[in-house]
Amino acid sequence: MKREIPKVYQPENTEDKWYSYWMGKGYFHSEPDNREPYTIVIPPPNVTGVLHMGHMLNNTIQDVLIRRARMLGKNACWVPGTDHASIATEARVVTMLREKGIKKSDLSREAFLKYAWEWKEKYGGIILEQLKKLGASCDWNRTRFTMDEQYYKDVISVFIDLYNKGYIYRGLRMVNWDPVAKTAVSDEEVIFKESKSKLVYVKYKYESGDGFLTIATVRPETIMGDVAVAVHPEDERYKHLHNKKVIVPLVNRAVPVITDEAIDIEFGTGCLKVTPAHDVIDYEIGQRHNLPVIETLNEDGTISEAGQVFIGMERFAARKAALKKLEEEGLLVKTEDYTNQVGHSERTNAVIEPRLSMQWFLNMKNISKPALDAVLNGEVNLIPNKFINTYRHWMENVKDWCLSRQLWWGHRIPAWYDQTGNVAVCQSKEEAFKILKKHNPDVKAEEMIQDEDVLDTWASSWLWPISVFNGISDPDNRDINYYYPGSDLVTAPEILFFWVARMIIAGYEFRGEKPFTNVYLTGIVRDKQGRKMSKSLGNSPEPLELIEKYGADGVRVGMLLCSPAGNDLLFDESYCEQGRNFANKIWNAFRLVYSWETVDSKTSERNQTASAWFNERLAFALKTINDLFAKYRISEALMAAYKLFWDDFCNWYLEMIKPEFEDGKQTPVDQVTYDATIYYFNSLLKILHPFLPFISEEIWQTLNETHKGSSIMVEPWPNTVSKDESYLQGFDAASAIILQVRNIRKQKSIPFKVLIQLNILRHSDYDSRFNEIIRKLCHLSDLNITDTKIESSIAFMAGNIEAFIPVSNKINAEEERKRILTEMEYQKGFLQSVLKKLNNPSFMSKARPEVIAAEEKKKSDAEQKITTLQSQLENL
RNA sequence: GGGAGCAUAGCUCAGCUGGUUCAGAGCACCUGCCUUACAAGCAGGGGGUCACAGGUUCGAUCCCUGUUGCUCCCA
Repeated sequence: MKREIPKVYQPENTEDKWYSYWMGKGYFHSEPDNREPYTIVIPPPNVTGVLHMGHMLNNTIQDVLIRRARMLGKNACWVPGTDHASIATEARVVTMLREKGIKKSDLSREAFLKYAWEWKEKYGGIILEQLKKLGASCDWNRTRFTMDEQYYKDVISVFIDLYNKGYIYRGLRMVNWDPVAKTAVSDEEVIFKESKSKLVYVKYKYESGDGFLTIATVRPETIMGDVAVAVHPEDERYKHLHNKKVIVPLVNRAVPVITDEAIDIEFGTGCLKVTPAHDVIDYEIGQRHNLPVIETLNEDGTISEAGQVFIGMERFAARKAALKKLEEEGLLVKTEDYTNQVGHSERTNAVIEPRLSMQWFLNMKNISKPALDAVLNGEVNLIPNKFINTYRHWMENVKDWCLSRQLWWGHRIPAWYDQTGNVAVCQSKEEAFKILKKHNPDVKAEEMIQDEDVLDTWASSWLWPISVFNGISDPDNRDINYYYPGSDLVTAPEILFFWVARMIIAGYEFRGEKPFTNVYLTGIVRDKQGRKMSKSLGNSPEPLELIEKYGADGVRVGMLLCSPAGNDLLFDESYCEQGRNFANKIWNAFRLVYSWETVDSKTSERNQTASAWFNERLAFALKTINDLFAKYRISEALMAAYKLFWDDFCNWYLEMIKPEFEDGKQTPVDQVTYDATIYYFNSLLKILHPFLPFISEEIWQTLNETHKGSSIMVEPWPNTVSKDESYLQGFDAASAIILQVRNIRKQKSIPFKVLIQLNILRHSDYDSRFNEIIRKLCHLSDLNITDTKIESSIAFMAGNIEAFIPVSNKINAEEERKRILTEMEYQKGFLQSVLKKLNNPSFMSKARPEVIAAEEKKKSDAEQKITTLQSQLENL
């Protein structure tokens, strides 16, 4: 029995219903079988995260791809999960504990981790639950976490493997130190911000004799760590000071004046104070000149004992204090305002401190080679490919990867030390004992200590495409053999190096094969002013509220409408509104078709033509859409489907066949046309399903009651074939006529209700199968195909077809003349431009023959039209 | 400082190997319409020196050079 359909689509009545239906049916779950696999691993969101607009975009695209692959008959598997995000999570847990009055430093590692796991269990799944609201068809049975027991083991064994291969080393390095998180962060996690600083000019007195040289620095608080003053060897101003000594202020240390090519003569005074412990360049200079290193800062950014003055003072307070003291001592020459780029921690926003620290590194030189080649030779595609250059540049200049983080939450580095500092890298303490014993017979198990640090989070997520299928510890299992390598990876360009490049490296290193074939790089979601959306700016809409407001389908469409591949998208809610409106349009088309009664009568010529034409239109659009998908032009594929549904199906097809009303009652539709319409509607719903999964399911279920218990999401992707392409040209001619008639009605203020006549001059471009369609859509009393022109009528041209609308009352000759003259003007101008080419000897001799032929055709068409217009003018 | 990319309608973007698929789409805007699916709609319409200046060519939004403006990556 047909039910009452609400006038406006109500997503809240369908979304949860169908999501749980799909879950209950197990449609999202995949097991290896004989079909072709289609695998996507989700970029694991941070466990601390909540859904933001970037996730919405990213996961919508993945869901579109995976749903379509499923309909194409592939065994689609979308693996979801989260990563443990060491720094972010640890920071979150520390804050939570602080609120409870617990300090991390008062806890043992084990106790802290217990809290961290509790936190993860409680909040870590939120984002995955949110993805369900969006309609994400992930295989939830396969949900993984980067610190799952198995995954943890994989990360550790990979570390040991790389160590044994000689890729991993331990070294003193200048790292980007985050004094708040008390950990090193990678270069990629440092954000440079423009800051207003003071350039301070300070006197360094000569050790012997009167006089001083002046040094410009923005960091006077590091003066205590100075071990030399460097000048350029060619700098005439300072040649007399070579090999002399000067006195470092505040601590009165005598240090040498050295020469180094790296010094910028132009900057400041041309003298550089050398502080190897707290500046990367200075460290390098120090290495070249065998200078000592004096660390004057503690790990929390306060001045250390070695600083001698301001001990325990925070670095920025110390900067002020140093300035004051210099002034008091008469050593301050002047200060200047100065703008420079200051590094900040992405996680804590603390100003990054260059600091020397013992860290674990991965030598990237050799291991990254196959990953570079893979992208260059097209084994792995970057979409859009403009990122290849960026990728190559990075990979060719790749730097060693600092693997260790001074945190507890994460994979603890499997390295043990004895009292003398010998190290063993292996699975267990017992094993380590055996190894250490070889070097140090006196080693005592109880004095051995494990490295306190954990691994960088990327050192676990780079294994994601492999480890989610347990392909490290069980490299020949059924899942990994079937699902690996994946088809697509959808992620943001910001993590092309952090993550994508490293996954490709890991893929070749541990599987000997790429991890995925296509990398679709989405844009960054920005607000209308082009600012990146972020919580701190408060410019990001709450995704779940958007879904509530516009429906998940509406939001999905909205996200895709504004996101061509690789371009940043300037998000605006109006896109979601457009998405919602589209869903409502689909809904109302459904209401119309659903309301039809059918009758077993002969199909009218009109409906037959309409149906035959739409079949061609559908087949053609499908080709286009499939092609756009193949090129990963998802937003264009959506737009093609949008126009197919809205323009071709609703505005043309349904209007052609829509039954009339008689005595206030809708006339029935013949069964053949009705069945064809349902077939078309079903095909359209399937095309739309990847984009709008919920509404397509809701309507499909109602239109196909015989399919009870199934779902559109497991229906095959449409494969409508062309039967007679000539209907497309026929439609072009017919629709041009219809448009012209509508125009004339408008110009002459003839309301649609008023019946008019139309005469079409016989022409080979005109397809008479469309007669009845024109009659209906133009609301004609008569349609005649004539062999002669009709006098006293409104004459017009649609393409090359001439047509006439006879009018009973006198036509406004002046108005008509104007209209015709305007058209003639245009045609003459056009003809002129064509003739200019044809009369140009160089063009005639140099242009390709087919180009000349095209111009000749243009010429004769234009001449034809001008003649016609001329005769119309005479007829007036 | 080094590298990459972009500049087309009010906005977001398409425009494959130079020539009517060459100036396009969606939204926004304007004008009519509450025409028994839909005003979250229907029907029409306006709007661009294709950043600027040169060059190559019979012909340039498209190729080359320079200028300006913007973005991103690396340091």
